[in-house]
Amino acid sequence: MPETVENGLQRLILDTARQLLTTTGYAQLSMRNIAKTIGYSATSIYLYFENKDELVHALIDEGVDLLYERLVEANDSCAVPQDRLLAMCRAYVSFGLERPEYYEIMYVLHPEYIKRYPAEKYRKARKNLELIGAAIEGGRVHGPSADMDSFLAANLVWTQLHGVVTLLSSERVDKRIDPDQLIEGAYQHILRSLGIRDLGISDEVVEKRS
Amino acid sequence: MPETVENGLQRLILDTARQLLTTTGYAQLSMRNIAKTIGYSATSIYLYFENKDELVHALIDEGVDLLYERLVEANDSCAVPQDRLLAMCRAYVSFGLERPEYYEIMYVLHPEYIKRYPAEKYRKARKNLELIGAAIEGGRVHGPSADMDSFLAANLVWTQLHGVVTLLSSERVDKRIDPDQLIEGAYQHILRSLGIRDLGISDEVVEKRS
Amino acid sequence: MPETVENGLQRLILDTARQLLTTTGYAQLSMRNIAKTIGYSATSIYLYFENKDELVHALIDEGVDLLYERLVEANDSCAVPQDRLLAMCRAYVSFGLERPEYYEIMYVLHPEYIKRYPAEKYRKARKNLELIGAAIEGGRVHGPSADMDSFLAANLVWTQLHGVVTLLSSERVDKRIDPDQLIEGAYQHILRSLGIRDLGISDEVVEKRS
Amino acid sequence: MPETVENGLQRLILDTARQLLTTTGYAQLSMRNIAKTIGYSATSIYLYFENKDELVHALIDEGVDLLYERLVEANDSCAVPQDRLLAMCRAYVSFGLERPEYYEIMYVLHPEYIKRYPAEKYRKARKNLELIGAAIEGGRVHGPSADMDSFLAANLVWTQLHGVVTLLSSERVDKRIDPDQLIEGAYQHILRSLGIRDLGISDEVVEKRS
DNA sequence: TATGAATGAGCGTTCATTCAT
DNA sequence: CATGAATGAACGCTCATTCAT
Repeated sequence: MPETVENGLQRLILDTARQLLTTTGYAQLSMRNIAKTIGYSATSIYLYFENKDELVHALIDEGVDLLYERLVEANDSCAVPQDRLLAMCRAYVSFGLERPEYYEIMYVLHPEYIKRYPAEKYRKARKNLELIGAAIEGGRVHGPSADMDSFLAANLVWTQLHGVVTLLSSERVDKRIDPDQLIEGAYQHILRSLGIRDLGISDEVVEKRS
Repeated sequence: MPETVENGLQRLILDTARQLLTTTGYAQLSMRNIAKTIGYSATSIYLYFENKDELVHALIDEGVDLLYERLVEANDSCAVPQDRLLAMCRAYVSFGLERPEYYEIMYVLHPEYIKRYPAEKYRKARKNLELIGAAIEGGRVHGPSADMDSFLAANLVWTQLHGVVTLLSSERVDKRIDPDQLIEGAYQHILRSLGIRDLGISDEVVEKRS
Repeated sequence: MPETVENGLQRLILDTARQLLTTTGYAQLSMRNIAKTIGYSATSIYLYFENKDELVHALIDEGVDLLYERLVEANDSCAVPQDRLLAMCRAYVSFGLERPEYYEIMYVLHPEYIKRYPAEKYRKARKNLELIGAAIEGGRVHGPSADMDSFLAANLVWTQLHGVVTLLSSERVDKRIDPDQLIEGAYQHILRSLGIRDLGISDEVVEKRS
Repeated sequence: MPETVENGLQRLILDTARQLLTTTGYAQLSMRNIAKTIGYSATSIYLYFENKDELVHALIDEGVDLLYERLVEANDSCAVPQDRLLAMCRAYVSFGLERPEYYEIMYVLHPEYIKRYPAEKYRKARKNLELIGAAIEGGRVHGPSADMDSFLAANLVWTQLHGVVTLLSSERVDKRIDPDQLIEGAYQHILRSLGIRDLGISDEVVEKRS
């Protein structure tokens, strides 16, 4: 993890916090725990973050940025607009499953914490959803949901993806279910209900690009 | 009331715990808080629950039972099999939104907690999903997902509904979105992608496409 | 100290708190310090006092009551109204010097703490001053301050006594000054300026009583 | 400005400390708070003061000097010796009420702190009282307390003034009492009991009594 | 002259839990 | 059936202070 190297203790604190989130959950994320893990005194953390809220908000920021990057990247990697939504869904889900600690604080944590999150940053976070909305707008051909405005549609896509991510990463999905099948199923589910061209076709495009 | 014997204080404890979950959130659910609220000593709670885990597990049990009841009721209320899935989706969502305290401990709490949940009880919880699976099986007419096994399909439905419930009740959905529209949209989303007879007007369109 | 015996831990906590106030001052009065001193865990204190404020308020209450007792006693011990004021001054000063810990939290501590003091109890505390006011009213014959209302006069007496008590017990008075001379001087100061018969005369009365 | 060399930061630190004392009280006076307020690092304060005690002692010094200045000024402003005491009382009280931050650390803080105050500086502080003593000596005409030595008398005056200042600035005096009336009453109280020419009308009455 | 990095001690408080009765 | 008494561990946080640079 190259992140831990360059930026000194602040970086280490954030990374450790993330790690603790993953392994033990938010309830166990304490200043003291972080300190103990990195071998510093708890006081030292306050040199880099004014308080616990700020630390968590910094994590949220990073998560928002990272997801944004991934979505933009997914968007840019698609020559054909019709493929964009799928690519972005993939980006969203892989972000959620690969970075469950970010995902938890961004989208699962009790709102009590999120409400203290500065409004200005909130706006930035909302961009991620708008990116999905734009992909829907662009990818849409026609079909049953043509009358549905794309913002609502984006939220529908979001709920589906969110459900997949959270239930999978909280290990609540039955082990007999193949996660990949569930995920791919969700994509089909989404594309079909939006009236976008199905997976089969876009496959070619994907192959053309790589 | 199945299983819930008339046990006076035990009942009171569970109800108070739920109430505290609703009003103050899981983080504030403490033995002493429950005790203070009901006017008994904290020690008394230990007469009915070995520890906090057991108390929470008991709540989860109740939640599972209650959801099961509602799903069965929804199932039974439909003469036509094709309507069943929709009815059960409605039951699931309304349970999640009306009983957020149950829903949180059942499906949102960090896995660390759930891992301590006895496997035996886990099996019972799974029944709820199988009920949805059966509804899908029964309701399915034909369509693109006919080849998808119904358990996977049930999980897909579940993820969609779970996403709607959690994002709505954690107040993360943009206020410009009408919750009811989102919910109804999700139902359409589900039914359409399963190839089940759709709601109202969109029917024709679906038929035109396939 | 018989106080420490009968009423168990609560009594012990209060007494220890007082002792700490005397020896180390309010700044060092901490729950943990009390606990360490009495050999109990800090948690135990919370069994008897909801928080530090309540503990301090309880001390204030005791102080107010104790001073009240002493003033009433002084009042009752005087057959002749003219002697009352002096007796009560003596009672006030000896309370302040013998119980400097009570006096500190009652009358010296930064108002920040006193503001949290419940209004209802405040009223009770004010009675002490009214007692002095009544003594002035009763003891007054005539003289230069006949036109001064007795409430203002009581406050003037109070400030004089307060000054003596605080400067003496904070050891700010030069050691070459004999405390008793200062105290007696203050009484004369007070009586004379109120136009009440001087010490000389009332001495007889005192002797008659004893 | 005597003694207070133009020392830039040192000056800034002291002023900020005073300001913090005024706005937030002694309990909130911390090195880090001062540092934050002036925009320097906490470490920098230690370049000018060995520790917090020294900083507070420096403030006390300043307070002592300032009060001294005011008393001297009051003394010099009176052509007639008989007016001096009153002028100095006014100076003392106005210092106490206008500069509560100085007054608190000089005369209210728990002795534990003052004990660390270097003896040498203590002597200087004593001069202030001697100034009052001299004013009494000079102003005295005759009267009942002619036999009281003037140092004791000065301390009596001091206790009265101290009582007025502290009870007023700790907002313990009943709101129905007009502060100015209390203060002026205290002056009369003092002058009369010292047998010094009184204020206005009451003169005759005093003479009639003696 | 000034700082950044770091800390040990302490604060008030809450927590789940135990044990004797 | 219910409690009172008690606790060790933990929490977020602030403090004065040190030390190398």
